[in-house]
Amino acid sequence: MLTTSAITSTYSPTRSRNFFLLLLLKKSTTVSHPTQTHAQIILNGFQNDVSTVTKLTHRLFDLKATSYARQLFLSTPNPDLFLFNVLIKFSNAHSISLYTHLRKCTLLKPDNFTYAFAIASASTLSDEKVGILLHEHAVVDGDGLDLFVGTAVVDFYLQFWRVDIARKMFDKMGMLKDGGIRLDSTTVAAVLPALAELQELILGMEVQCLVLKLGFHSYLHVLTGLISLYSKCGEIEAAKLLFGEIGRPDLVSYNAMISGYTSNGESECSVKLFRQLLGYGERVNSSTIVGLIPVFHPFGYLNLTTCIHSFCMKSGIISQSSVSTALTTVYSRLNKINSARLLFDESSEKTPASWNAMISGYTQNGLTEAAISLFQEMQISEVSPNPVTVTSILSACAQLGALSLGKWVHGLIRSKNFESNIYVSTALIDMYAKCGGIREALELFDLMVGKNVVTWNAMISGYGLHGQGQDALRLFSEIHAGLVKEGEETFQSMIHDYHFEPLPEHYACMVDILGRAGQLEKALKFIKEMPVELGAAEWGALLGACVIHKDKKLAQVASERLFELDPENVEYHVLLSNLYSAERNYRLAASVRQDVKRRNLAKIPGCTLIEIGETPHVFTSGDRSHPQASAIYAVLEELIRKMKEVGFQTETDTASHDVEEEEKELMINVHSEKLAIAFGLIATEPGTEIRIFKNLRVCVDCHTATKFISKITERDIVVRDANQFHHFKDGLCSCGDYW
DNA sequence: ATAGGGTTAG
Repeated sequence: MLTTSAITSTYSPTRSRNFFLLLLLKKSTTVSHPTQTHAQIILNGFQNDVSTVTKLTHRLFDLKATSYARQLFLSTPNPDLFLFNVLIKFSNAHSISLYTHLRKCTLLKPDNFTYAFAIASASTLSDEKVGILLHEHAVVDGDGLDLFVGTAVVDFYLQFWRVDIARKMFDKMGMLKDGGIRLDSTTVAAVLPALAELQELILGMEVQCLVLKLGFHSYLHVLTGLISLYSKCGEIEAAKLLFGEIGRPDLVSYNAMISGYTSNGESECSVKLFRQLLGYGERVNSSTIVGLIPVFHPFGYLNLTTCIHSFCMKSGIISQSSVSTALTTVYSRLNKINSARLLFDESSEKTPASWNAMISGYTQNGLTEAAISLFQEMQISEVSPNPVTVTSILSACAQLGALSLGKWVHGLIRSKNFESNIYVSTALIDMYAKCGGIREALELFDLMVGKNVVTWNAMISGYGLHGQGQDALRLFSEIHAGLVKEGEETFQSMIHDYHFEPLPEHYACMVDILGRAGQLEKALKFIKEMPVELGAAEWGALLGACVIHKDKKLAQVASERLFELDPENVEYHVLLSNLYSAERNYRLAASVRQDVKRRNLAKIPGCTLIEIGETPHVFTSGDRSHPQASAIYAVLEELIRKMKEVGFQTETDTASHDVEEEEKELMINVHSEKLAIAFGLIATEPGTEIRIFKNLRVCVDCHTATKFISKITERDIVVRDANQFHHFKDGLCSCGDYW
């Protein structure tokens, strides 16, 4: 081991000698050692070497030999900035006066270390005024964004509870984390994707200024990153300008620009650039193809797709899963689900994304069963479902009303911890709402932390679907279920406050609102005064209202218009016929039905589904095919007897000479929903909620009957019909008899 | 440095 004497024995002030002294300093643990070393320094003639003295001072402070250190400082003839910094760092009470001395009595210029140490002292001394002043000095000197200074500043502001300022400083620093002016082009390029992701346009522009100042503008990586950033912020012109500045763009910058054009709706430019790239004989990669995708949506360039497809085959990049996945997506967006499936089947390596593209292709095209069966296939494969997969499957469940599968998927989500994913939880809420579980939907909604517009929409429409307009309005101040005043106000404010010209659907909404509230005359007046062409939607809304409020005269006016506007639609005939039946005017009802027959309008047969456990049971009107048919009919007969006792009247009660009508009336008692409910009563425990699904709009008689059944059997009954949900409880329905 | 599969409503 080296000793001091070993060094002094050969006197020669060289660099290496100095190095040994410093090493000794570093190793010294008590004050006596550095004092000895100090003596050696003087002996060796290093007392005027400021760098050595600074290190010694630092060491002395470390060893708490404060006064010794200060003496050393004072005895140094020309202290430099480093030495000053060390002193400022360690002498809290005197730091500020040292700083002042530095500024006023020397030619030295404070640097980022000076500010950092001085501001830290201001924190220790709890001197708010001085701290702010020092911060200002730092900013003026251009050290405001330095990482060292910034950290001290954040600390300082936090001590005075100025969280807002601290936060701002912190964010600013975060952007330039790698140390302000010491940034290099690699660092800048690395910051860009994050900024692009956050669409931080302003910060992006600041970065560009910085880049120009630092002379990085010739770096291809930085320029490419900026192109992408501007594109993502919708500033396609700025991106174009930068792209033009590149002399010879490489594949990556081409890709950035192509995808930039694509995502900004300039598909023609995008395709043009793509062709140009091909013309240069440049090898295209998967990013190029992927970046082109939204070009096909929603315009549907099938020709271009097949061209690109064959190009990918020829060049061999079709074997890359990202490429074939991209093409699968394109094909399913173009409704070419078979082409999509072919690609999927032929792809050698199936990634989770490949499966997801195919499954979501099916759900988005309404092919829910195909989606579910592919999902089951996926589970046998070695690829396991991810959040994207379950999101698509939940959407399929929602479309199908498949509650049991939906619940199973919910279990899967829990076990895989996908619950925090916003897509997943939104799809879950939607699934429950659409499958009749409005309570479960609300529970999930309430617990959810980061909701977005889609989440809210799913919940709003869920409420609307369940006839709970009040709840929807309370939560979201939206137009719903018969809340005329709010509806009118919103409508007026849309026109006058927002200068938005109402579209036909808005007029239809207003007609619906007025109609639901029974203000039929007002609705008609509204229709007549509308400045837009009257469509089937408006008249349909009015007719619906007429049926509920039993206004025959207005119904005739509305239906005549509807028969003209939409002659193929049988729904309006059914509505009118229902209205006549409800008024016991069987002659008119029959004539409407005959009219339907004469015109050969197709009627969709009604059917109702009920799930017991996981088994679905489907009933049609008068259906006797069910194994338990006799029991079902017995229960139904008994029910109707009890219902009559408490005042239920079917249309069969009224004598009628119309034979056809008699047949019809007999049929009413065996409508598919009644059969399904009767079966539900047999197949489930007393008190259990019964949930059924009807493919058409529920008829008046069944609606009334279900109200009675809910009361007599003390069961909650949920009916999902073609339009909405009906919650029957205790003899009442959530729709308020309006549907 | 560039890129892909997902939720609502209409």
